[in-house]
Amino acid sequence: MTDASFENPDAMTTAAQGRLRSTIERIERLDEGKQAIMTDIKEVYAEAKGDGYDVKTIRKVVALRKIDRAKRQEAEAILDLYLTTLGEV
Amino acid sequence: MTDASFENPDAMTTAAQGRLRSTIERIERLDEGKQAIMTDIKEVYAEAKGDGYDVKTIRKVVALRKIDRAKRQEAEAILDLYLTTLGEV
Amino acid sequence: MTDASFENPDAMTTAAQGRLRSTIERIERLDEGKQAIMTDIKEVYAEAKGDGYDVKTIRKVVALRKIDRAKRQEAEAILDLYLTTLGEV
Amino acid sequence: MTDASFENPDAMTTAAQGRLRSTIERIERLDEGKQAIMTDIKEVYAEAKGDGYDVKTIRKVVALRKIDRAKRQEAEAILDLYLTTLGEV
DNA sequence: ACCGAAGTTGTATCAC
DNA sequence: GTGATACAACTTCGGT
Repeated sequence: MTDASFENPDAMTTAAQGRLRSTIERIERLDEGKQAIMTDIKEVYAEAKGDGYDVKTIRKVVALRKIDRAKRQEAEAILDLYLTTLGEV
Repeated sequence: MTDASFENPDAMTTAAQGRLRSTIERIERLDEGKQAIMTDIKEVYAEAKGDGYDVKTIRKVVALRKIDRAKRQEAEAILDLYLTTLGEV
Repeated sequence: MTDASFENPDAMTTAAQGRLRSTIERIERLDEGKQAIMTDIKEVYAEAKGDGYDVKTIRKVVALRKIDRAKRQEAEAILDLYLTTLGEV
Repeated sequence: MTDASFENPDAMTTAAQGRLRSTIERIERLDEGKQAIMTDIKEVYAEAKGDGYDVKTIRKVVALRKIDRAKRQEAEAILDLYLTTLGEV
């Protein structure tokens, strides 16, 4: 049976169990890396605060710049759509 | 003036501006890394789904294991505290 | 007892029960309105599709314009922050 | 050409452009209304919280009642179908 | 320590 | 039915 979702744990082959375990561990390892980065970011903010910068403002600036990037990506996506549509004519 | 948060941006010294800019860029670089990992995690889930595993369940398992880890760390921290208090370390 | 969260339903005063019921009904009425609007939006898209417009593209355009509005709001929020900060000097 | 989706935007007739614009604006107006209602709902929850009710529980209640309504509608629809099929309506 | 806001994650909806 | 998108719920974080 290749469709693991229909297996109950008892019936799961050793191979399927192993794949499941390795999948979960991969996720956990990735998450660990994510947590580490989040800690780093926090530290940068804490440091900035220590230097007298206003954290709230820096967060706003970062958010604004992120919106800019998002907008640029959206704009590109629309352009792609247009080009695709025109290519279909 | 050492407290940068009270400075008018126009009046900010070139040095302070440079530090602010570099702080923001450090945050953005870190965030990029974070986003990349988040993408990776999504891909692992997508792959697991493709293999027929039930994604919702895997998410639950990962969350539960995370709580367990937190509990274990908490317990260890308390143990350390006790040992330290008792001068046993 | 004014703190309703500590009451169990049996112990809840008639008044508290009444307020809870009216709160839930207010939410449900509001939600009804929301569902109606969502239906309307869907219909507009369906109509546009019937007129030969590419729905996906329209969705993208709407999303892009929404980002613009969000950006403007963020920019205003930052400006407010600056003004507040400067006002504190 | 009646199929507006295949037109190059530059080549789109003024009429088609106008219809597109008005469609987008209708969607945006509707969405504004939706956002307003969503804000209202949030406020009701905030108020309930202020009154000491457990928000999470209220959300559950609302969700359950919504499912019930959906079920009732479903049941009614099936009943209608049967009646229609049997020529009883 | 709590509160409000922000960000993240999980679920449901929708178009294809 | 599947993938993308949007919505809702929950967690986190800075401020009070």
